[in-house]
Amino acid sequence: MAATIPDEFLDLMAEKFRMLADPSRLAILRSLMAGERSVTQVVEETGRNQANVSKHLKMLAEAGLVARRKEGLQVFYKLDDPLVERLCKLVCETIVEEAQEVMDRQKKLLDGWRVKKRKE
Amino acid sequence: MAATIPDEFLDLMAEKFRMLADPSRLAILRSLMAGERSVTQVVEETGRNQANVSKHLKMLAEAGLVARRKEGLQVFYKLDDPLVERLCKLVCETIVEEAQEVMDRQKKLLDGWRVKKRKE
DNA sequence: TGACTGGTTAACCATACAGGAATATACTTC
DNA sequence: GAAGTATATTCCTGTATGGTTAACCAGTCA
Repeated sequence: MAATIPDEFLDLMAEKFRMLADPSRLAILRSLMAGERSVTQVVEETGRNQANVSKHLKMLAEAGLVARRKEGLQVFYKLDDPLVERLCKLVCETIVEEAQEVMDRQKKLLDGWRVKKRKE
Repeated sequence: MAATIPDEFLDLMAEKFRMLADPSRLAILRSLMAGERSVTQVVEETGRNQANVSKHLKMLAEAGLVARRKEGLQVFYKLDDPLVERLCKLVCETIVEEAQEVMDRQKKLLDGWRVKKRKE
């Protein structure tokens, strides 16, 4: 049995999760999963506008999920929290499983309907 | 290399994370990690007020993270998503590690200061 | 039926925050 | 230093949501 989570952790945990609770930020993180990227590159890969990406990157940096490096005019960001990929992977897998279950259920329904139809 | 996350997943993933992005909900889930609980029990264990707990439980149920069972006057909830515990555990561990690092750093600073002090 | 208990919902307020547009900053180059 | 490029910030608006209180069910029991 896992030791119970201490009260003081709840806020910290919530904040980590909050960072991942937005599709745009997830898109940004996905882009960074492939490696270090300049802001412009992230903008291109995510299709979000620049101000937006910049703001989200700032949040992520402040939360310690990404690291910032400036080089001339450009600013490069990269993942800086091993947790991110693991969390995303886990959730991603679950979504696939859930989708699979839904499809299985639908398939069964459909098959049942076909059988019934044939009997008529 | 993990297959890249499809666009259609981002919203679903964000929603999962959003459910975990609130300290009250985490407290509720923590309470349910010990087993099935009535609303009143959850209220007692979390210290949140009843209306509040009820609303959060509803959200969690709609998101499929908990299951609801009614028995007479009482309503019992229990975890219904194997993901929850794993995600919480992961995040929890990271927080511990981060706290450890901070403490190590502080200890080093303090030791350095002590040495300096002694030399004076 | 009426009182009581456990849960839910509604109405409200305050806050956070995502997105867009415009502006500002930082650095490079000419 | 003027112009240009890559980022950051500010201002604004709409929306979501957390918390609280009070009202509202739904069962139980007398």
